[in-house]
Amino acid sequence: MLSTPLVTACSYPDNYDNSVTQLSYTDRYICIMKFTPRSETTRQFIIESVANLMNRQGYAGTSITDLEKATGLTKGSIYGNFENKEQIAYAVFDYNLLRLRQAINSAMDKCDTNKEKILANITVYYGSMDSSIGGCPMMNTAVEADDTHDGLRKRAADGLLRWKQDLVTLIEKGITAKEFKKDTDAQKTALTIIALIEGAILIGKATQNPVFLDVILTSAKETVHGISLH
Amino acid sequence: MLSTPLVTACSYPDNYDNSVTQLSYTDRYICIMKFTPRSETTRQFIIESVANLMNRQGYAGTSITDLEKATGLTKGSIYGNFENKEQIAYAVFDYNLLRLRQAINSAMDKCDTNKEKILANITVYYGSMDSSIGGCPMMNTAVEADDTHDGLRKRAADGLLRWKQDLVTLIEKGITAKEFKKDTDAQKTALTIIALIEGAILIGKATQNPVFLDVILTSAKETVHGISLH
DNA sequence: ATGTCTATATAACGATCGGTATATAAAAGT
DNA sequence: ACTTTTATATACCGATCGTTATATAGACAT
Repeated sequence: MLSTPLVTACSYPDNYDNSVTQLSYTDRYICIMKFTPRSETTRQFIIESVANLMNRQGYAGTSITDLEKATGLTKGSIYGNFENKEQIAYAVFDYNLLRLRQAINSAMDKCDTNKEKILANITVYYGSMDSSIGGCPMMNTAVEADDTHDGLRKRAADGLLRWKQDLVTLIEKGITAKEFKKDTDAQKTALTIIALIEGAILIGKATQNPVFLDVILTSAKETVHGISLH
Repeated sequence: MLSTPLVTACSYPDNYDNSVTQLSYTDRYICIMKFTPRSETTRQFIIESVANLMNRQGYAGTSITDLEKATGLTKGSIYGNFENKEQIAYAVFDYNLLRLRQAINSAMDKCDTNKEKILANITVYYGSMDSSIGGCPMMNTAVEADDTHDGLRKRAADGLLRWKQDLVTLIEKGITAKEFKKDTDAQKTALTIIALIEGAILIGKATQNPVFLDVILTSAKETVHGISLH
């Protein structure tokens, strides 16, 4: 799903040509086409070490020197595990999105009804402001990349669309289960909830006032109550 | 209100020391404390030339070389009119925010009731996606700066709070004018509208789907209808 | 024990960054 | 006509950018 290596634990890929051993260690790497990470463990360590930093500072705003400080590793090691900075950005976004989705999913796991599950999507964000995570990775990435880096923009868009679809499915199930009004516009409701959550984070973080975050999240919860039958 | 020069059309400020004419042209500038722009016309030309570019690429993501290309001027000229890049960022944000507020105000001027004025705040954003402006300057600046540059963060926050207060005032006037229900929570409604608009722009731009923008803006309009008496 | 493999650290690369000192040309003042 | 003022362009600065070539040290295999 995310940041899976091309080859699991070997530095040389399957198509590695053993006939070029007369060349130097580095030159032999030139012969192979695709980049392969040296150590999957280190790779994952790097991602986890810089995930919050990159979410806060942005991808362009975080230098390789910043990554050295955050990991305690050197450029040589970092570039031995990532083809380039762009691939680090991709891996970090995927990791941050996965973490967020896991937080939402584990909150939903404690819920019985579809309504409760949707409300869990909202309540997860209470108190999310003062953490060191640095806001929603989808918003941060979309704003940074929507006019400058289509690859990152697409990843952020996919995250939002997937989130929207998850909510749509919950709403449709809730309609069938007689939790929600049967004339509910599932798409519109899902988009409204996401927009309110993202807007809440934006205003809360910009003003550094958690009350604004809470008020808007409450408004999002009322949107759910608004489509409910009881 | 924004980016007003210290001295209008003169390169030397009032406290310029004429007794140091034995020094070189540049050295004499070292003697004076505050930076003074050479030409207010050029300064404004630079701001207007790079406003959209910086809103799209971000302040850190736009280099002085980019500014040279956008203006047709050279570094020497740019740095003769701005103390440093940070001051360009401030001036550009102020300009972009002013433009946005002017668009909203001129849309509201055509309205009679408070309700119509609030709805004008929303309808202004229809079709705002495909323009070259590059999204809401408050969102862009807040996301870029909230964890990295407190000066820019504060400016974005001030813009949001001012917008919120404008909406609160309209809602309170509308309550007095019997347009809105008298138990309306003005703060909450204002924050909800702003959050929906910002969320709409975010989702619309990230997915590059204007339908999502429209759907969420419609939801924002329904929020206004929800507090209305007729 | 010895040579190979692996994953790191070291040290450098050219390019570009924000910023500055000076040169130049037009305008203004005398 | 000539000097001063003004606002630009030119040319360069040290620092940092992303990236790479190579050195090194530990693990592993023979």
